[in-house]
Amino acid sequence: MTRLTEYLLPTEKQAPADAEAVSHKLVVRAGLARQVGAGLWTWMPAGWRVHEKIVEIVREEINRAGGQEMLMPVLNPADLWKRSGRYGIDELFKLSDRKGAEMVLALTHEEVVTFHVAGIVRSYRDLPFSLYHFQTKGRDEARPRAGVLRTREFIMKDAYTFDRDRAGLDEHYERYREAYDRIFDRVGLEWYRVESDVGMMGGVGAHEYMAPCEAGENDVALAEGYAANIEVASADPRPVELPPGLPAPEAVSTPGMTTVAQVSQELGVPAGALLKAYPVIAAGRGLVLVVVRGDHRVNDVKLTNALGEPFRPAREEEFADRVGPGGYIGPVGTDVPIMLDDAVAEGGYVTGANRPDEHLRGVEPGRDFAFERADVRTVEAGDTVDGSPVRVEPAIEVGNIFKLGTRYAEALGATYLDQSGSEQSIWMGSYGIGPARIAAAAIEQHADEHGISWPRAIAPWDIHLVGLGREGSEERALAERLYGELLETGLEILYDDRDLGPGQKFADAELLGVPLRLTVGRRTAASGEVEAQIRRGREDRSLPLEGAAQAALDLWRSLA
RNA sequence: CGGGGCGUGGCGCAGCCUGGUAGCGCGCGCCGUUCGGGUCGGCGAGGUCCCCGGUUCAAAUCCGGGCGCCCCGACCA
Repeated sequence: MTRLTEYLLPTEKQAPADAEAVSHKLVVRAGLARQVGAGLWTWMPAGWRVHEKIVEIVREEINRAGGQEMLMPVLNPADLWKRSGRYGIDELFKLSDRKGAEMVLALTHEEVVTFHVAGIVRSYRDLPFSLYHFQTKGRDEARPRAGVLRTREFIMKDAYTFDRDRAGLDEHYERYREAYDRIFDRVGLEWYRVESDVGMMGGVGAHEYMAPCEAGENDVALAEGYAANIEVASADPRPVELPPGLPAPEAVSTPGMTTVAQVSQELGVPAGALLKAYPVIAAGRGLVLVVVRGDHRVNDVKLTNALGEPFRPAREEEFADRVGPGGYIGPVGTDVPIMLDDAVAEGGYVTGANRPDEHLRGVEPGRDFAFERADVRTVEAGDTVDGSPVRVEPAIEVGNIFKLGTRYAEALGATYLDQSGSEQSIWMGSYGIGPARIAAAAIEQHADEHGISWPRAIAPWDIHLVGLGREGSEERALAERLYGELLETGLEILYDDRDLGPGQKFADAELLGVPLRLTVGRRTAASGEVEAQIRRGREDRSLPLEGAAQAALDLWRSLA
């Protein structure tokens, strides 16, 4: 029951000057949230309603999947994080208590939940189960941005599954996958489930849920039946036309030409007919020459995964004596191990000659240099997957599911005795969702020039009733009556009973984005018709005043 | 962390270069007007000019230091 005369809805005509993203501007303008500091936001009453609508949908689906809701503290002893190996993370807020004991603010709750499970589970009979909570996370982001999209403190639903073995984890993971699919359908987002990087932390499988939109921080590669984070995406390259082969590599003079563009222009061949060499220092094996097509880019995440260890770009003094100076590096005649990208087809290429001011042409992989193959390039628009073209779109990560394996269980001693009495590590999965990001993504995906257009399921109210005319007027009396009838339907009604002009009320209503707006004014009194505006598309309908509440309920039910 | 920008009533901005009474639009209060698309008119309230220090007769303005915020990039277990 909400009357705008008694409600704090601080709408603004103008967006904050420094806001860039649509959701950032609208979340402020519509009175949903206000900034406290960099990456620190207060949810105002209307915004919190949205947040809690999302939370409730998530809760229902996670409960349905068998998750058991609980609550763990944000403030953690640093020791748990030292044991898990995550104490060194830069994003981790570190602090100490009055006794000087080291504490941290939890980034997520693997440490705490595993700590508990380690202390409780004894036998295979105690498994499996899954736990979750909605709790604040602290992350000292290097760069908070775009309103509530990337903040230093936010609420996350994080769930954890505990199983006896890999097969149990797979089963649990599948159940959560289904729950997540339902959640993102229900909240009314356009979304993709994409393959994602499992990172260096020894995960055994992961997906991210991505909501495509302008303000997205991630890129996803999409093709018919294919969706992956660009970090791990894999596709067939566009073919490149190579010049005729040569019996042996042939040196060409290329003074001062250190870029792919310069060399390809000078020699009259496409950039893809060059091979680009990228010297890196891998943590274990040292200098490696990564070689990709001249028109392709090395993907750091894929390269890390291919190497199976971290790497950094090599410095000039670390490679120049073995493969020549930057701009003229090539794979021919060097003892540095070569990692050749899968996209490099057979044929003769132009490469650096490992000497200043000279390139080689007619270089054939295999004939002229030995190599190890790997898929290490970044997928780009125009590549294909099973013949269908790839497009690359920005997207917000709104959720992720991750097969952790036994990493945390091992670090924190979460084990059980199996039927034969031998000790085993518990297999874990973790599953996150950020309700604030769902709200931001919904704004981004559905806003128009008038403001927000909420999906019905997560709108702060179901119906926005605008009562025109002065307080005490005949039309206001009609509006009051309709307000009462609408409340009877069980819908959540925002009633604009303020003493303002019609323009201001309509503008606020469209800014706030409640899916259905009803207007009662003089016309209503005269014609016996209530105007209904469907926010999405701003389509006007007319409902008979008699039975308007029921008709509005029916109309509301038909909305997206 | 690298680069760029900004800090002046609640919001959006001008003033700063060239030191001298702090200004505009919106919003806000009161009166009148208007009442189906941010009506119009009048009157009015509201500002430690981010902070500290320095220069000067005088600092929003010049100088030094600090803090905060935004954007691009890097990072994002």
